[in-house]
Amino acid sequence: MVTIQDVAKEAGVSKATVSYVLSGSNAISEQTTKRVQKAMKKLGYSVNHTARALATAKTNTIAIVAPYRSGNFFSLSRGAYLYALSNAARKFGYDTLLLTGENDRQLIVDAVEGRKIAGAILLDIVNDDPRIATAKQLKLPVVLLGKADNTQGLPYVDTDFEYAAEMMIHRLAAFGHKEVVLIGWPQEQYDIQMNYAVRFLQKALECAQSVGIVLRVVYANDETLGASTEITEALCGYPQATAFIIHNDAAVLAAPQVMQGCGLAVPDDISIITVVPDQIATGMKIPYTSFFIDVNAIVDTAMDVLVRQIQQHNTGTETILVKPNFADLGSLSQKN
Amino acid sequence: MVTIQDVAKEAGVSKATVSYVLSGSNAISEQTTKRVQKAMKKLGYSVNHTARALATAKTNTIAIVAPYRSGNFFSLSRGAYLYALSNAARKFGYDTLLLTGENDRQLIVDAVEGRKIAGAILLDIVNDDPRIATAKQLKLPVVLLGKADNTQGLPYVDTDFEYAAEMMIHRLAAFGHKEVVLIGWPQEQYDIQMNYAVRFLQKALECAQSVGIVLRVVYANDETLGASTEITEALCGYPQATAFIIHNDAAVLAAPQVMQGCGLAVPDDISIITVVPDQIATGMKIPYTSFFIDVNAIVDTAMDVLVRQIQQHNTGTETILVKPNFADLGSLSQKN
DNA sequence: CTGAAAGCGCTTACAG
DNA sequence: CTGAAAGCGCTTACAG
Repeated sequence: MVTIQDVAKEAGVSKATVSYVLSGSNAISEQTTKRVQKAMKKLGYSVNHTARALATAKTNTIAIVAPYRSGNFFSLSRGAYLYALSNAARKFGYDTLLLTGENDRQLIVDAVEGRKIAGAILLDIVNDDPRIATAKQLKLPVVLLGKADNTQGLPYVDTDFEYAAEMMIHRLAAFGHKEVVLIGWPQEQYDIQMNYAVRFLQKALECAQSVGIVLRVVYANDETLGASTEITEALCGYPQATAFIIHNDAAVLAAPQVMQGCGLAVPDDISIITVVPDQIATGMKIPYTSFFIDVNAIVDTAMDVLVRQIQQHNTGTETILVKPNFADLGSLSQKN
Repeated sequence: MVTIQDVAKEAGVSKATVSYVLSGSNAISEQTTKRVQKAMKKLGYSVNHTARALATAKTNTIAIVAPYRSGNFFSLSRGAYLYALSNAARKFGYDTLLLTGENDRQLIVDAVEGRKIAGAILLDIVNDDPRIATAKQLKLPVVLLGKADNTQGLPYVDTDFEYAAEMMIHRLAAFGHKEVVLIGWPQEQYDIQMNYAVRFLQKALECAQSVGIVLRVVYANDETLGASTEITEALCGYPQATAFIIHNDAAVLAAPQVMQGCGLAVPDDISIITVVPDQIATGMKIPYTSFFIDVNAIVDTAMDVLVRQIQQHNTGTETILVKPNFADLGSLSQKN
C-alpha cells in the first residue's frame, strides 16, 4: 500500500506537506500542491483512515442502533429507514455501523469505548428507553429517531403523529363521520410503549372526544395476515362506523383486498385514511388518502442534528417533529 | 481515556506484557496476568480498536453492499436481511458497515483503499453484476448473497430457487394440476436480470414443460398494490388454471384477500404455493404451503464463508445453495 | 516469562 | 510556505 511517505518522496517534499495539501489546513504554494497531487495520482494514493483516526482521535463513523425486540412483530419499513440513514450519513461524510442485537446497551458501550463511533442514531424508541441513560452516561452524541416521554434532554426527530391524528379526526369530523374505527398495531407494541404507536392513538382519542366522534380502537394482533381478520370483525362489530383510520403498515397493505372481499367500495361504502411511510406508499401504490411519513426528510434531519452535535455546532437540544405529507387520493366521502 | 500505558503503570509491568495478556498470544505468568487484569478493571480499560487496527493492519469490519436501483421496487424483506447480516457478523467478531448508494463500485473501492473493511457481502446480485469485477480487482474477500451466471470464481450463497421451483412443479404435477399460474416479480426485475427472479422462473418453466404442465407467467407490475390486479386478471384470463405459484413477497401478502375478494376458497377452488422469506412468512402469518427462505441460514452461511476467506482458511471457492424449508399448510388440493 | 524498542500511517504544533 | 519531530495507542519480533 502506498503511504504518505511514498508520496512525499515522489514529490520531493516532506510528509507534513503532503498531509497539508490533503487536508488543506495549511497554506501550501500552488506549485507544491500540484506536484504533490501529481505524485498522489501517479502512485494511486488513498489516505489510511485508520491512521488518520488514531492521529486525530476522531472517527467518521455513526452507529445505527436497532434493538431486537422479541415477538413476531416484523417491520416492513425497516429496510427503507436503514437505507435512508446510510445515504444521509454519507452525505455528511460519515460511515454507518449497524448495531443490532438483544444487548444493545452493551453494544453501544463497546463501540464508544473501542473508539469506533462518533455518534449514534437510536431507532425504535420506547418510553423509558434504557439506551437514553446509556447515551447520556457515555456523553455520546445521539439523536433519537422517535420521541419518548422523557428524552432527558436528548434531541429527537420523529414524524409528527399528533399532527396526523389531529388532522385526520378533524377532517373526518368535517366530512360528517360520527363513528370511526382505528386499526392500530399489535397490542404488544402499546404494551412496550412503542412511542409512535402510543402517541398517535392518544391524540386520536383525545381529538375524537373533543369533536364528538366515537372512536373504536382495534389492535391488529399478529395472528392473521395484515389484520384482515380484525378489519373484517370491525366491519361487523361496528356497523355504524363509516370510516377507518389505519396506522399499521401491514394492515394498509391488506386493506384493499379485505374491503373488496367484504364487497365494500371505497369511499362509497366506507372511507379510509392512513398514515404510512412514503416508501411503502409509493412502492406498493397505496390507494388511500394518507399522511405519508417522509422517511428521507426525517432521516436527513436527524443526521443533520447528529452531525452538528458531533462537530460541536449544536445549537441547544433539538426536538423536531416532521409533519407527514397529506395526499388526498379520494378515499374519504362526505357524510353530511 | 485510559490507555495500555496506564494499565502497565498501574500493574507495574510493561506495555508489551499488557498487550500479551490482552491477546493471549504470549505466555504470561498467572500472577502477572491477574495483576494486569485487576489494573484493567480498576481503570476501566478498553482497547482502542483504531490503534490496534493500525498496528496489525487488520480491520474487523465487513461491508454490506446494497445497491440502489432505480424504479419503484421496494423490498419488504430488506430489513430482515440487513438485521440478520449484522447479527451474523457480530457472532464472528466483526462489525458491519452499511454501503449503499448509486455508485456502489466506488464506495467499495474507497472503503478498501481507506482500509476500512476486511471483506464484503454483496446483496441484490444481478447477472453481469459490475461489483464482481471490482471485488476481483481489489482482491477483496467477498461473498455474493445471490448467484450470478458468471461469478468469476467468487463464492456465493443463495437460496436454492431451482430446487424450490422443481419441487413445486413436481408436487403440483403429482397432485394432478395441468395448468398453473406463476405470479412473479415486476417485469423490470427480470429485465435487469435479478438473479433469483430469473433462476426460479427458468427452472419452473423447464420443469413444467418436462412434466406437461402448462405454466402461465404473470409479471406483477408495480402499478397496483400487491399484484392484486394481476392475480385477479389471471383468474379470469386462465380459467382452466387450478393452482398459483407465487414468487413475489407483496403478492403473497395480498393473496389471501384477493382470493377472498374473488370468492375463491383455498384450496378447494384454487391451490396456492409460495416461496417467501421465513421472516415475512412468520411475522405476517402467511397461510400457504410454501418454501420458506431461511434468511438466517443463508446469512450465517455467507458470513461463515466470508470470514474463512478473510482469515485465509478458505477451502476453495464455495458455492452454496441453501434449500428453502418446505411447510405444508394445506393450501394444495388433489386434482386427480 | 518479561521488557525495551521499533513501527503502523497519519497529524500537528513549532521553528524557521 | 515548508520540514523535523513528537505523538496517537497499540503490536510484535527480539533479546534476555
